[in-house]
Amino acid sequence: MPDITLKRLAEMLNLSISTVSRALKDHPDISKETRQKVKELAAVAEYEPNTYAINLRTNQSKELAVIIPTIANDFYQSFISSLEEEVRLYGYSLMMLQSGDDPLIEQQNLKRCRQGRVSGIFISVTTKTTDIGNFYKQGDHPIPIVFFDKVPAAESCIKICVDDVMAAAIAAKTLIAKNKLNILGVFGNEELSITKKRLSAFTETLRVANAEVRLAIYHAGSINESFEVVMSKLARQQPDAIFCMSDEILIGVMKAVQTLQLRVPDDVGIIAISEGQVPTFYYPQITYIETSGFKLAKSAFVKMMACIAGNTGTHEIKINSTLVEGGSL
Amino acid sequence: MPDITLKRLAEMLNLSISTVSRALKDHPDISKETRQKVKELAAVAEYEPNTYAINLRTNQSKELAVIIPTIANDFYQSFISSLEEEVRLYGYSLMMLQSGDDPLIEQQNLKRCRQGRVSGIFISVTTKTTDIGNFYKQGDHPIPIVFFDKVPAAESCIKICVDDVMAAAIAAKTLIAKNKLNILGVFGNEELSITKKRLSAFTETLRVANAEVRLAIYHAGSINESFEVVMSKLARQQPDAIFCMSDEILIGVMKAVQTLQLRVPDDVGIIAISEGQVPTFYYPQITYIETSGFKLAKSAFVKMMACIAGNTGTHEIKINSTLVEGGSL
DNA sequence: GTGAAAGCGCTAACAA
DNA sequence: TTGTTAGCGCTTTCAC
Repeated sequence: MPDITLKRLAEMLNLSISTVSRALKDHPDISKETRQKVKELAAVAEYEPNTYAINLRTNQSKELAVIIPTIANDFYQSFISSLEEEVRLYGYSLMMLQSGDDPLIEQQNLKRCRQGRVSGIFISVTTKTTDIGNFYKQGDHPIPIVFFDKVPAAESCIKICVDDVMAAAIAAKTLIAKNKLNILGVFGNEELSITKKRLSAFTETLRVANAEVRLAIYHAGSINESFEVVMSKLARQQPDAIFCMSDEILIGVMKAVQTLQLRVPDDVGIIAISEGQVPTFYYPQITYIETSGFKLAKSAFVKMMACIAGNTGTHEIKINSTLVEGGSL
Repeated sequence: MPDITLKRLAEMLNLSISTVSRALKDHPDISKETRQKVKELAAVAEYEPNTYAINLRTNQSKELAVIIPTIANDFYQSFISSLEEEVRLYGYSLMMLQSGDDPLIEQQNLKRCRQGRVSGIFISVTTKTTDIGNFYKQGDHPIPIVFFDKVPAAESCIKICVDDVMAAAIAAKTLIAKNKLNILGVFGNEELSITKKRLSAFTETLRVANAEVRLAIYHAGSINESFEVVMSKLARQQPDAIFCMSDEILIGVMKAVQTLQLRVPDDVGIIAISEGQVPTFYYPQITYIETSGFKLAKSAFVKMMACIAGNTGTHEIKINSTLVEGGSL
């Protein structure tokens, strides 16, 4: 049996293709009875409109794409999960592409999006992406791009990210409020802009709040490095609290805390900036400043819809973080 | 500037559309010089073939879809991550859809896939999906479906899943080999078929291997329930090892182990069936039987390519698990 | 070696 | 209220 098309339906009903087409979309021109008849047949014949034909004809699609370094990351996971939900609610579909943090693959993915004629692209760029000139192609209909999380420095693009300064500042203030004055701060790779932002906001906030505070800073690029930092520096430092810049670092720190048989929060307090999953893995649960992908996704989607509607507007959005109290401080 | 089409290129070169089309795909009929000229112009003009037109014309596409309950799960995350890589390497794109474990949304997603005329669907069904009759629609070109992980009971479908029996058996044998004879087994929701399979294989293997073994079984549907089980039953049971059926359960168990200040593996041994991420969050790392989505994804993709090529073949594939030694036993 | 023409399934302006 | 027609961008058969 061949696929059911408008033409087939029209033949079966002795109507023209356009009448069938209009009946199916409740065009007011078509009589009630005809509409009825057409819809009935379409239902029993299980007619499925051909999306390719529609997209070709109307020169637009209900497909969006998201490009991320890797999905194997709590933050992107929560972002994509929320985004997919939102996208589906609005009748769109979501194409998922990973760059593996490789600018070359990122470019290839961008090309695939263009060829696939997606209506919009959400992208968190690789750590090596500097120039975004070739993200946009000339033409009447440039594809709207919403940058999120890892965004380029360029001014002239739409970007949505976590307010790193705010998140780090909240962490610092919370530590001060709990009267923690001897702090070990474990941060990520020194080169990354996210590390720089969080580090400077953290130290600055501490400094302003209390001149007495003692702060030791270390960098760790992986769970294991973070583990090693605590294992090797804790004894000398004797901190009363440890600040973890990210989930990865938190995991390493907690591994060490357990190995050293330290009690949280009695022996040492813990606070982290986190997506929110990992802190619940411990007991007591870790106090954290949440940077969930959830809010980011909602905001990015709203922005995308605005872009598609031709309405650009604000160019940089920062998503607030909030403190989630656990029992670790 | 309008989008570049074959027609535009043809006009600019004073050639016919068909010549341009053929030149671009290295058709042997076309002379070398013409091919050269056409390709050069296409490159500088940044011609991007219109995928919708191609798909409409050829009645096929390079799009695949994956439907899962939720992406917020280590296993699906590793599955999708691997799948996307594979898919991309073969020039396909991957549409991602979540069902939220709701059969209704699952059906809607299936419909979207049909309308989107995807070339194939990977799906892990909801826990409530029983009938898969409406997964297939009549027609000349039914969309190939590869079921994975949570697969329907029906015989007549292609399914790929973890070998639950093998995984549980390995866990049991490992416990026996380490001379653990007083075991606490924490399993998931009793209703789920995965729980039933792992539970029966586990108990049966233990029984066969050593009649002396003492085994206490509990069920937990969440991290917290798993935590509670250990907190409330451990003292009475005094097990020398705990078996965790899944990552979720492992997390709860470890929370309790830490709360109770037990040393692993001295006070109690731990073994789990896991995707492989979570076991590295602890020190010593947890010994686990891996059920990573990685192998599953590769296998599912190969199967899909075979289906698309018209070659169906084997109908059920079980993916082996292997023991990954940590220091927790 | 190249071009003309038909047609994939659909929408929408224009006719009737 | 319904039908006719053109055409979206592409592939492919058949002429030349």
